[in-house]
Amino acid sequence: MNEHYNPQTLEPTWQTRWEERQAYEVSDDASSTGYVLEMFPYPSGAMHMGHVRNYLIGDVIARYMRLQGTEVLHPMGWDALGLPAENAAIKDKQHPEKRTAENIKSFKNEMKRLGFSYQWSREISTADPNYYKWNQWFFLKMRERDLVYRRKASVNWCNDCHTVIANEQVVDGCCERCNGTVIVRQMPEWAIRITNYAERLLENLDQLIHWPTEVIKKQRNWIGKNEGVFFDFKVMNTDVTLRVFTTRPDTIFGCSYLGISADHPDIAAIVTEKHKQQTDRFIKDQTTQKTTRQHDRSDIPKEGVNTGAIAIHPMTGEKLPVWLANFVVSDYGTGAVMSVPAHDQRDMDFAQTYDLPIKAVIKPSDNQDTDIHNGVAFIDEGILVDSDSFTGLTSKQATIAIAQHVQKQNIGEPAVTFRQRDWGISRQRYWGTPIPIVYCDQCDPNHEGIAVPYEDLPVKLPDIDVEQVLTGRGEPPLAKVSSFLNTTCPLCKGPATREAETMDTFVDSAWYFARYLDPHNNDLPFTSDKANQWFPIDVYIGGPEHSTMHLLYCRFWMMVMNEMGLTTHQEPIKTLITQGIVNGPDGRKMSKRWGNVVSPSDIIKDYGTDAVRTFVMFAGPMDKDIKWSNEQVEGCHRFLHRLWRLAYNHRDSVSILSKQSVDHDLEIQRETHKTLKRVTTDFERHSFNTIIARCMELVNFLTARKLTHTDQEKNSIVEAIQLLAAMLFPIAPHITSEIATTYCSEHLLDLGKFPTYIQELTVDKHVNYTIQINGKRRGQVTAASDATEEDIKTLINDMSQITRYLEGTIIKTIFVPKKLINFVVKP
RNA sequence: CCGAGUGUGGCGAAACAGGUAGACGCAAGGGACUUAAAAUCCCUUGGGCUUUAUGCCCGUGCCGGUUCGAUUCCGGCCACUCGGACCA
Repeated sequence: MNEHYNPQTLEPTWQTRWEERQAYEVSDDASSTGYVLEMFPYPSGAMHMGHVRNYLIGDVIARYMRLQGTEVLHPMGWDALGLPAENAAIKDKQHPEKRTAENIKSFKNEMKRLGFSYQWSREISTADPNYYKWNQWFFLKMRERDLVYRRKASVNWCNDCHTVIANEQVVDGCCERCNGTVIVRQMPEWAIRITNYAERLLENLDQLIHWPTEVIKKQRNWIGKNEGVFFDFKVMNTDVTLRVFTTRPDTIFGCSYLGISADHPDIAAIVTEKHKQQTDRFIKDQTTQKTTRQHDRSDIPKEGVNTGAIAIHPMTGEKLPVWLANFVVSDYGTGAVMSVPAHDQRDMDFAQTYDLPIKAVIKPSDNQDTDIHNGVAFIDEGILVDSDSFTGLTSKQATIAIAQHVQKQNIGEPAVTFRQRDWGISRQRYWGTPIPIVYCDQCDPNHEGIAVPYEDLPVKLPDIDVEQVLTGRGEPPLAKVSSFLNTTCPLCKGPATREAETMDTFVDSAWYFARYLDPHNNDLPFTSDKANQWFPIDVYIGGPEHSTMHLLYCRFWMMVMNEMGLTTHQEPIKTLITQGIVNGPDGRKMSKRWGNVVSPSDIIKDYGTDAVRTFVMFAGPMDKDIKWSNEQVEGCHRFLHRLWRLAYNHRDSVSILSKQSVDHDLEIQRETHKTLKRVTTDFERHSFNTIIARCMELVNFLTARKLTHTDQEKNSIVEAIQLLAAMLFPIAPHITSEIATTYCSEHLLDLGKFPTYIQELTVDKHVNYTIQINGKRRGQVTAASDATEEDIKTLINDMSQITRYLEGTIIKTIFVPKKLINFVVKP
């Protein structure tokens, strides 16, 4: 090895060497296998530190697992389709394919310079027709299973641009682009029945014991299971029965009106002639208003209008008015609620505004007064009053009793609802997977959609004139490409048109982890053999912002693949790691706006990859946000320097390895093995920052030690440096590989096994006992590690600074072996 | 409003099963080497008190509880961060 540590020449040399010998390829028939995956990137302009941290965590884990003799699948690919590329294309009139290809190239170069150990032979890109072909295949397979269907969905529609726009593009109820009026419109779209799996997605969460509890809680919340009761209210003088959902059937006797959403399907059938004009106006207001207030909806004043319809209370036969109400949403429950003003604040506010009756039917179990007469609903559980035969029951008892009653009398039924909605996947975009459907007026007059035959897949994105097609307004881009749009019907061979909308890119990422297993398969997305060999993913790393959408879609897709017989697993991910953000040196989020963006390539130029890698892992626990600090990077660089110098200074001692049976210097060997033990457990619990701290301690110890240059010393120092190289290899692979060429007889990777510590060497013969009196530390004493309580007491007898506290009665003594002794003294 | 998370020196942080709070690093101060600087190495570094000691008091957002002992467990508050939001 060279006298001077020079990462700029050393690191590329090793990177080339690894690439040439294909150091990270795995075979499909390995006996011990692992799968480490980082969420694949959307290849935008330049890689930032957040990416670096994400991939680095995966790389460190993958390298550690390999050192343990596991064949690790560690692939990388590109989430290349999507909105940002299309928006960029609209802006600078360049085809998204071209830009995406350039970005992928630059990302890949940066990844190589960072020394990530990927199997590039398995690289995938979702923009590749050979990839999105399988999106289309899954789409059709799921449609056959009735998991894909056509529905009407509310969208924001700009009347002037004649286009669907996203929520973020609606500003004060107007189109961000043209300032035209935005209305809510019902449009047909393709959707996936993920809600069929809501129950199982929820249940399986219990199995995911290696997921952050935070994510589990978020998913549980997102799925939002609610148990309650449906009540059926007959509407007088009509055939309509309004079904409502409630989680509080115990309050049914306090119901004084019904509220229904402005787009409830039964409105036309129940509104009386007299009220028609005002309900029509209200409905029209609601459709425009909905878009204007995206946030803080709870602040919107309660508004509504009477429909004139009269509903019959299913339990009492009372006549109740039916109101349209702006606080009732159509896509949860049944879109209709039984309003109990005394026990629900929204119902109360509404009842006060429109002077509707308020009837208390629950009283607090401690008989306290309520503020119902002051307009404050009593929403807690309690004891039923004025509730017919249920009076006197507790809320819990009544909930069960009423549910049973309802079922027996056939006036409703117990019900479970979920907050989670089905997954709408249609997008009015170009840069996505074409939906493999054609419409034929002859064979399919209702335009339910005819599947493109499997042998015709993939339906490829057509090449386009960017300026003409990607305008960001009007119909979906593909509808403007006649060569794409016009086709023949697979059934009658007559003229037909293709579906012009594309798929949500969350489809691409819902199953990509499975394609890595078999990326070149032309007959199937992957074979079940390979799935069973590699699944589940051992460790998956990504940002916590994907806690719900992406990670729910993945889990859902895996369940479907399981039902299709593609895999025996139901859950794709064993361990999930959510990494924190890398903020700028000022503590704010890195952003051009603040001018605090630190570019990985600049830092690598100054300090080398290993220093960057060491800093990012050292800065804090991986799930917490960290702040970029040039000073700390420099500190890490200094540490690597010290390590290098230590190895260089002792390089001649390596010859000791050729001598037979040389003893060890016990002090050095103990320190080394104690470090190794802690580092091993720290790797297992993914505590990378403390691994580096431990190694720093050992390097400091070895550097500070005054040497006499005995064979024993040399022997132990050589061992320490060998083990340091192995311990730090996953984090700083370049410098340690170089050190290993001098210190290990063979290359470090070929050792194949992470070193194991010698247990006896990690146990100290003497330890420090803390001496406490009444829980306060009063001193310490060194004693044999197997000392008894009596031994310690004997030692303390000679210590005047301790015994002076022991005057009085010793009530109790607590003795913790190897740690402390505590006297409880009463003066 | 609801939900989740976080809160420890000047700063990033450690303390793994309730047992010496502040490991490791940064910054700062002092010193060595040097004509000088850089680099490197050594020492000090939570706050306070005095009798300068193997000393004492305080200290992990705040208040309380459990315990011989609490950064750690429990209850209540405060602050910040991130999600969700009229979910019946």
